[in-house]
Amino acid sequence: MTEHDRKSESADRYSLRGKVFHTIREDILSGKYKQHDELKEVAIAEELGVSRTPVREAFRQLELEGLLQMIPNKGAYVTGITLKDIEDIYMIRSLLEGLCARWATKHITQEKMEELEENIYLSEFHASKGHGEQIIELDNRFHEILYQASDSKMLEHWLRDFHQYVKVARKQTLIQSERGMASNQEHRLIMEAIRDKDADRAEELANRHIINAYHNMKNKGLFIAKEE
Amino acid sequence: MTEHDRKSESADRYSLRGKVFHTIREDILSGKYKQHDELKEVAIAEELGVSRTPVREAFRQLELEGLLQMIPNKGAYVTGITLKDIEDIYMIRSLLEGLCARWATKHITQEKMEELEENIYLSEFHASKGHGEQIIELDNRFHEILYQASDSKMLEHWLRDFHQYVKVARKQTLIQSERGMASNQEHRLIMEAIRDKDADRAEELANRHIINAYHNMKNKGLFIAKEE
DNA sequence: AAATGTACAATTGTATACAATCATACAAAA
DNA sequence: TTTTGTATGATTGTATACAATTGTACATTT
Repeated sequence: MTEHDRKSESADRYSLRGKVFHTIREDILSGKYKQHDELKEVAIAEELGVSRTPVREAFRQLELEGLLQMIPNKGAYVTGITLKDIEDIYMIRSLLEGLCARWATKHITQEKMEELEENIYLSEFHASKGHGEQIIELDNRFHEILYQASDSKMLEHWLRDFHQYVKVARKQTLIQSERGMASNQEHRLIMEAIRDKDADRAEELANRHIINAYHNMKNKGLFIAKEE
Repeated sequence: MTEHDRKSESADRYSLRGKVFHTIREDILSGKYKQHDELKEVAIAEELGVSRTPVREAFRQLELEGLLQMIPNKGAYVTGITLKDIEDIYMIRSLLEGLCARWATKHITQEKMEELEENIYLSEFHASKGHGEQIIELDNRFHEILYQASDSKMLEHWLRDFHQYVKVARKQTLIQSERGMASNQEHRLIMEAIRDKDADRAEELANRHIINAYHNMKNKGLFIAKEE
């Protein structure tokens, strides 16, 4: 994990509440907890070896993210995410990653531009060698650089949010080396458009990049959480 | 507040935590608490006459929304939102409200379509009479109907989020009757495009609708929170 | 005077105790 | 048999006590 990621996650992987929050979120997104499951504070607390307090705080965050629905004095129920939800997020992300690329074209710094070029160079190397973990890490990083380069706190914030939602899906698609290669090539084109200061092209390419990732996922029949 | 709004906000305006959460959020968005202000749990708790527990839970939610930055064992600092943040949100919303209108065109039910027409009818009436409060309420409702009609839980969720951020700004722009009138006319065109099943036009119009609202705000020199 | 160490105060982090609310089961009455 | 009332248990809501951490002021040492 990069230095920035740690900060952006409010350093909260290192508190009990943070651990609880991330654990439960992972469990929901990966399908361990399914739609309509009831999560009880004491059960989770005992399972993770903590008291109810950090669990409650984590619940509140998950509720705000829409992953949990809390009924007062009754219980917490998993909202889960369906295949359609993931599809919708890809569409939303497509538009916003496009906007991000457009803004990045205007605001990117020399430093970030160089990091972007280096990222693509490395990605192509690891893709050719079939290094799965590195490919995923570099892919995440590529988008992270663009988020920062957009120079928009808001866009950055929300794109990271969307990213989280599809992380599980992305992991499984990128690991397939054909998609990894194609993805790299698309990254290169986006980078070149930004380098050439062609905002329209950058937006269009980033747009298509996400749509392609979506189609790839869909074609592979990948699915994350059971439809209810 | 409509029945749906109550549910969508997890009925939490009615718990202490909910009250604390909404109170602090309002105070940040309206500028009472400014960038870099430090919020102390006990101070807020005493001020609102509650214990630290609900305050802490509210803090966690505000942190997730990006309105508060928490430094472990140290304190909670207001992130606030700047004029640029609001501008960025308008751009983001423009794209997503467009997408929403597109999807609504495909998925809207007879019932929601009728509600939309009625909304516009009422809006024009109240605009002609200069009824400020009703205009705002109906405007909120117009967008809320579209969110629901999009048939996308995800898009609905996030558009509501964005909406919250610019609510303060919107309130001040809509209250000006010229903008209220123009806004109504734009609503009517969007509604007609949806009724005609013309998704492209609906998207384009919704897009422009938000951009127009943004320009109106900008021209009036409206500003919400001091730039840091 | 500058650097360092230490004690203390302030603040958040966590655990736990108690109150309020809700659902359920079961009994009593119609 | 159905309905209604009540007691009970389970669960969340809130308050508070205590632990851990951090920052600061001040004394001590060099």
